[in-house]
This record gives sequence, C-alpha cells and structure tokens, in this order.
Amino acid sequence: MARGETSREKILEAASDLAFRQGAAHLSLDAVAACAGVSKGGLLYNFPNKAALMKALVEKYMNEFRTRLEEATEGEDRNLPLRYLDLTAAKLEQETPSSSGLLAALAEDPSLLAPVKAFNRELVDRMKAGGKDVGAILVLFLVLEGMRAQNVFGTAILEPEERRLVLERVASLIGAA
Amino acid sequence: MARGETSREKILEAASDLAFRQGAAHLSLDAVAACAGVSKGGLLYNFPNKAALMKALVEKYMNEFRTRLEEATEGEDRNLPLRYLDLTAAKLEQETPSSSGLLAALAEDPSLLAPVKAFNRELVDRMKAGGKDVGAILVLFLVLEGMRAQNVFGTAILEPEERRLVLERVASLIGAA
DNA sequence: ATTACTGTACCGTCTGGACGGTAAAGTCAA
DNA sequence: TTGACTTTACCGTCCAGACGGTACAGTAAT
Repeated sequence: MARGETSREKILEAASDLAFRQGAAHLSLDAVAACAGVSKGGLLYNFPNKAALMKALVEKYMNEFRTRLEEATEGEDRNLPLRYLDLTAAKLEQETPSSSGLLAALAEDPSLLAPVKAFNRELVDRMKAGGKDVGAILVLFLVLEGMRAQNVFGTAILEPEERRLVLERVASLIGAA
Repeated sequence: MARGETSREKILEAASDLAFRQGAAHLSLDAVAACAGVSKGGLLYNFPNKAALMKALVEKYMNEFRTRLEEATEGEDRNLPLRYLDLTAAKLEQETPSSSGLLAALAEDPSLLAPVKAFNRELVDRMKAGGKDVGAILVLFLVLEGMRAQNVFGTAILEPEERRLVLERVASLIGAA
C-alpha cells in the first residue's frame, strides 16, 4: 500500500528467481504473482502484460549497472575499464542475482535484449577511446561476459580461487597497457 | 525415408532455429514440426517428448564439439588450448548455429545443461594439467565462453576485426606461456 | 513384414489477459 | 470536520486459445 515501489520490486525479484529455478520457458504470470506474494490482478496492475514485465526486468538490470558505473567513474573515462571490472566482479560474486531476469526476457522475446547490445557496444567504444591497448580491453570485456554467461546459464565451473586469478590477470593486462 | 538421420537432423535444426528467432519460451512442438517439414506425429516418433528433444539438442552440440576436439588433438593434450581456440573460433564464425539449441534447452529445464558444465570443467582441468600458465588458460576459456554467449544471446557486438584481434591476443597469451 | 513415417482427431491442462470488484488514502469544497 | 468524490493499489474469477501428448489409421519404400 504505502510503498508502491515494494510490490514492483518483489515481482521483479520473483520473476528472476523463478526463471532461473524452473526454466524460463515455464515462467508464468500466476507463478510469479504467487512467488511475489501478490495476486495475479495485482501483478497485471503493475505490469499490463508479460512483455512489459520482461522489459522491466531488462531495464532494471541495465539501469542499475549503468548508474553504478556512472557513479564510479564520475564522468572520467580514464579508469573506466578498471571500474567496469570491479563492478562486474562484485555483481557476479552474489550467486545468481537479477541477471537471471535477462534469461527470462531472452526466452520471451530475443529483441528485448537490443538495449543490452547497444549498451555493451557503447561501453566497449568508450573504453577503446580512452585506452591504449585495444586488445586488452576486448579481452577484459569478453572475460567478464564469459563469467556473466556462466552465471546466467548455471554452468559456472570456476573455483573462487580461479576466478580471482583470472580477474587479477585481466586487471594486469589493462593496467600495464 | 531412406535417411532416418535426415529427419532427426532437420528437426534438431528447426528447433534451434525457431528457439532463437521467436524466443525459446514460445518453442512449440507444432511449430518445430512445421518448420522441419515433418508432421507432428513424425516428430514424436523421433523424440517421444519435448524433454527428449531438448536433451538431444544439448547432446548434439556437445558430442559434435567433443568429437572434433578429440580428432584435432589425437590424444595429445599438449596443444589442447590452441585446438580448442581454433575449433571454437571456427564454430562461432558461422552466424548462429546449433548453439541456439542450448538456449532452448536452458529455457526448458536448466538442469539439461549439467553435461555441458561437466564437459567444460573437464576441459579446463585438462588444459590446466598440460599448460604452464593457468591464468592464460582461464582467460582463454572465459573469452571463448564470452563469445559464445554473445552468439547465443544475440548480443554480439564485436566487429570481425575486433574478434580477430582478441583471438590473436589470447593465442599469444597461451603460446608465450 | 518392417521401418519410418504422415495426417487427423482429440483430450486435459495451463496460461495470458480481460474484467469487475474493493478497500484504503488523498483531494477538496462547504 | 465532514461528506462527496477520485485515485491508487490491489484481489479473485473467468475464459478462449495454445500446448504437450495420445491414439490410430494409412502409406510408401525396403
């Protein structure tokens, strides 16, 4: 009631959670509503249809990341790669968070990931513009995407120590260049 | 008719194709049958149920890769990382191939990717055992996984030249170590 | 006769979404 | 401050259609 935000948040969280646990193809509005502790009518009040819910999932994920990245860099693109590395590493540390929402959106409609694509391209371009070693920047980007993918797919196999090692290695790659 | 293999192949291909194009969540047996030029009865003759179809999708993808990798290395684990790099790069060169099938399987049931997880872990261990620079091997693995993910997610943003650059860079990383 | 299907008909269940309600909180004139 | 009305934030039900799966009769090549 008081917190209109709260219901929305709970629904978004429930959707991500369920998508990962029971398979994105079986994500139903009923299940999301039940998991979020909201009636179906209430869900549909917040999100007029399933597509809107999925779109919100993607936007939430992206905006959260974009905002934090902007905060961390404060307009300075100089150390963007390192900030990007730290932020992503921190995000991936928390088991399987909101990133599963991307999976649900992708399953519902692949075109929903278009904003993600655009964001990534922009990010890479900004890093390329500020950096000296383009190869190192591309390696950084793909390593992080690889880690994210392992999380989203549920096929993460790296030990914590191995993760640390790779991140260290990648950091030195972009730091030394 | 003559080629029992052919129908199976066509169905598998159609499933991957549809999963990527219309979203894995909307992948129906009817649609797959139609797209494969096979009746629904025919589809269910080849795959008794949807889960079996998805499982076959994963197995096809994995076995194909495993076989080719085994052929390329011929028991010698010495140059495994380079073979793995070449093979994956070649596979990713073909737009969006069978890898979309993984997406369909994941959407249907996340646990279907358990074999992929096991295979990847085994691959990394073998490379670690034969290689000297563990960090480089992990970077290689994650870069390739990142590329694959971009393909599967349909968020590939790298230009051909950029792809070449990264692969070159990663190759030099594992070559020089 | 067997294999590898095709084609059609059908069933039970699930799902997205429309819809009608409703209780509480806020707005505002008298 | 009270009564009239609006807005917000939901609840619960219902339904047409989609979907997975079954069953079975037919067919054409081997």
